[in-house]
Amino acid sequence: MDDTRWLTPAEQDVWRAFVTMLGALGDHMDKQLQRDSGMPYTYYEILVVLSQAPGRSLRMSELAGLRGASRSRLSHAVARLEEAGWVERRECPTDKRGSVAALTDKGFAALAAAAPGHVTTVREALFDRLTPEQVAVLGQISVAVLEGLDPDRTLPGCREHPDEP
Amino acid sequence: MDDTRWLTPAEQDVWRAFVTMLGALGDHMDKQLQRDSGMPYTYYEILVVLSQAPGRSLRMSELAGLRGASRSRLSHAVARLEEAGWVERRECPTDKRGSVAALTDKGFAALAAAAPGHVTTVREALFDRLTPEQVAVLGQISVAVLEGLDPDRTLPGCREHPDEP
DNA sequence: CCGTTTTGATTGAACCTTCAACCGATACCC
DNA sequence: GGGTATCGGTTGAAGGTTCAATCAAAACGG
Repeated sequence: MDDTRWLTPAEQDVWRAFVTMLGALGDHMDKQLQRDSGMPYTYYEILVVLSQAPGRSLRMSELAGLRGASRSRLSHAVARLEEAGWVERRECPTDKRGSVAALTDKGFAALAAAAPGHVTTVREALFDRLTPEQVAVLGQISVAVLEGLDPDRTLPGCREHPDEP
Repeated sequence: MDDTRWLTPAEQDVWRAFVTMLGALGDHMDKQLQRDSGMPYTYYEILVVLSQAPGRSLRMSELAGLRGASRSRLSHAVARLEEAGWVERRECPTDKRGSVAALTDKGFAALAAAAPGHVTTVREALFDRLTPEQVAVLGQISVAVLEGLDPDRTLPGCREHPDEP
């Protein structure tokens, strides 16, 4: 009747700590960016991805794929980023249905201004509190879990610092 | 001028994988609960906390503290849970300003119905994909990060299975 | 004891995400 | 080539979260 494989007490403790940490870390990052740079974390990530793309621009669906976001969400987000003057929509030359989102100079500047505070927050909240071994294991864990959830997802090598190549 | 301690390439990889995993896992859990039980993950957690409280009821602010949520969020959430008939608001006997949120029998039943699917999802997405060592380290990491973000937060021992004591 | 401050909680507006419906453009296929 | 299916993207509504404002009850302070 009940063939559910319940969590052991030890697993429950880990899960609870993990979920709580997830929420707290997310809130922390989001609040910092909102406070210091006036953008939510998800929008920051969109700007990061764009800044690293060739021509600092990407098709909407590619951007959605890289960010793991729905088309709808991206459409709303880009609309808002466009209002802010950080992103521009252009026609796609090869497919008349398509849109291309391009980072503006203003957007790049906003990203460059936001990056130091963001990276500092990441470092203080996460890396400064972990041993190198823990960091390594965290990487393995993340990849393993991601593999299970979304096998097709590529994890592009990424420069957090937008001034780097 | 630039005294930001940027992330090393290895750290960037870990961070990117971690953040991506975070988002994917959150979406996955949320979708499963929404689909199978018609509630978002945050509401499920509220029901869990309530179900474990003495009398299956808690002051709003205690509930907010245990869940790491703002009072405002909790107020809105409980309003909606009340509409669903899963939670009831009562007056606080010792403080006329206060409210007490109490899990109804219907709410408890909804939680009991939702738990197996939720736990199965957690197990398949997380624990089944990790070695026992990785699970142990994940617990350490979570506690360490949480310690830095929110030192006062208590992590109550928790039974995922609402039928257990 | 009365005025002030703080606390517990709610409310409404603004914002973000999701969901479903939709539309034009492209690809398929016979 | 023309009908149909699919794709890329947008839109509007509904739901959830945040922020600031609000209010009553309680605690404080002279």
